[in-house]
Amino acid sequence: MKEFRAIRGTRDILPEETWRWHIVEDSAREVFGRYGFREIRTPIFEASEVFVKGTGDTTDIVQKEMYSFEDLGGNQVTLRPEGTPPVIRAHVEHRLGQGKSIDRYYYCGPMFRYERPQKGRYRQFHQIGVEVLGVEAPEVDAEVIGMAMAWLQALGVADLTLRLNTVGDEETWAAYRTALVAAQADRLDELCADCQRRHVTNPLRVLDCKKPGCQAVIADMPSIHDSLSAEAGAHFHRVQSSLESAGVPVVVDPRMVRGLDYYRLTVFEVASGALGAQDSVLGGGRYDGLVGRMGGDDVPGVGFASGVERILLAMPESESAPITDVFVVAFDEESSGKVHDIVQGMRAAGVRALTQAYDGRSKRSQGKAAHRSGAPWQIVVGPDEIAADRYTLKRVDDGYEKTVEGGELAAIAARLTRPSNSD
RNA sequence: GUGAUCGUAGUUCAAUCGGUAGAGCACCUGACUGUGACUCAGGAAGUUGCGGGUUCAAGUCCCGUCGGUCACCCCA
Repeated sequence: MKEFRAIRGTRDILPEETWRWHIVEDSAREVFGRYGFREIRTPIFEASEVFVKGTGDTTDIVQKEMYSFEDLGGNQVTLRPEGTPPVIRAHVEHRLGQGKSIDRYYYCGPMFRYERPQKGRYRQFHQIGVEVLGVEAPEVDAEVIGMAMAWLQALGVADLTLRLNTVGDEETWAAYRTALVAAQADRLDELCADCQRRHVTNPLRVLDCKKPGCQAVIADMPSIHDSLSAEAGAHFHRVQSSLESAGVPVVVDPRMVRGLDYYRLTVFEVASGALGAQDSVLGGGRYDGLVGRMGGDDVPGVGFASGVERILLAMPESESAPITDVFVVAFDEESSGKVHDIVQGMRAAGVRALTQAYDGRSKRSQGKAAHRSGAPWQIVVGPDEIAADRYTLKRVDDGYEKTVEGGELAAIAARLTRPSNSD
């Protein structure tokens, strides 16, 4: 019979690794909670239009990476490729931003993009992201960036670099585009085929090309910082000074351009040196105008998204917690009935207890399982114990033993395994 | 979508020039220990990713396909 497999670009997150996911998620809840963010959960699929309008119909994501299909009712729907448009859709749909309200959301869950898988890139991947809606002040950009860094550092993500740039506002963009197109036009023949295409579709993206030939040309291109409008320049400087006073180290990268069309003013990215070519663990920016384009009041917004798989790749190895606190071994098959009573009694008392005394498994097999479980306590139950109704809890670490009456076994086990009192 | 590379037991790998598919670890049973670890004996585990082709004979050579990995592209 043919074996089933998880389809390309998707993976099973197995029990031996889910605990690391919990660390990342719990940490996000704790850190983001300190900043007043509350969780929002949106459906994992939406009307395709949400992304066409939200993410932008010129982006690679919308043009060639979406999992879109027609459902049985004839609706065009898409598995979400990113989190921001659905959050804004929900915010607008439920009229959550009234008057001058400031709304802080975080989300957490799977995203889908049809790309060729490689290290740190999957077709179903997981993001944890935040959005702040309703604040124009550059200090909130710095606040969100600072929070991201604090979180990643708390997780121990290795070798972090925060890169910051501004893509300006509408006025900046018009001026810069003109300057850039003019400068590129002179040396178009020196650019690669992709960049010649970008020259027409999105001249800003040429700056991101890593090909040596293009790099030489890019080095001579005007910087966006020369075209910055007064407002955009002031915003960028206030973000920088705010980050500086918060003690967050920043690398300003005048060439950094993000791939999503909706970004305005601040853009940023956090990379880890522990990763491969896909080294970005988190990215985001400001998207003033997007909420208005999606049918809401024209409130400003800023946020980021992080890739959980990439964070996990860049986090230090650590030992998993034991799967149980007390492992109970049946000395012989006749004792296994009592073993099950004991295990169930301890569970009822709130103790994590486990046995493998099933199907006549040998002591050897049970003992190995006990060892593998990492249980700090073990009990061996045989005819002697059952006859005397006295059982011995043995601490694996140092061999300490405590023998108790059957009637109080569960209660004593509960006390011994509580982290606060050791005896 | 493009390129490189790799697919043999649960896993890590071996198999000469094309000539009977093997080992360590893990797993299971038994012996020895009132558990485990150590030692000894045994066991289970494979249509060599899949489909064609060449050959007396293919894990090995050829073609195709699927999948993994890495990179381009793009992004988290």
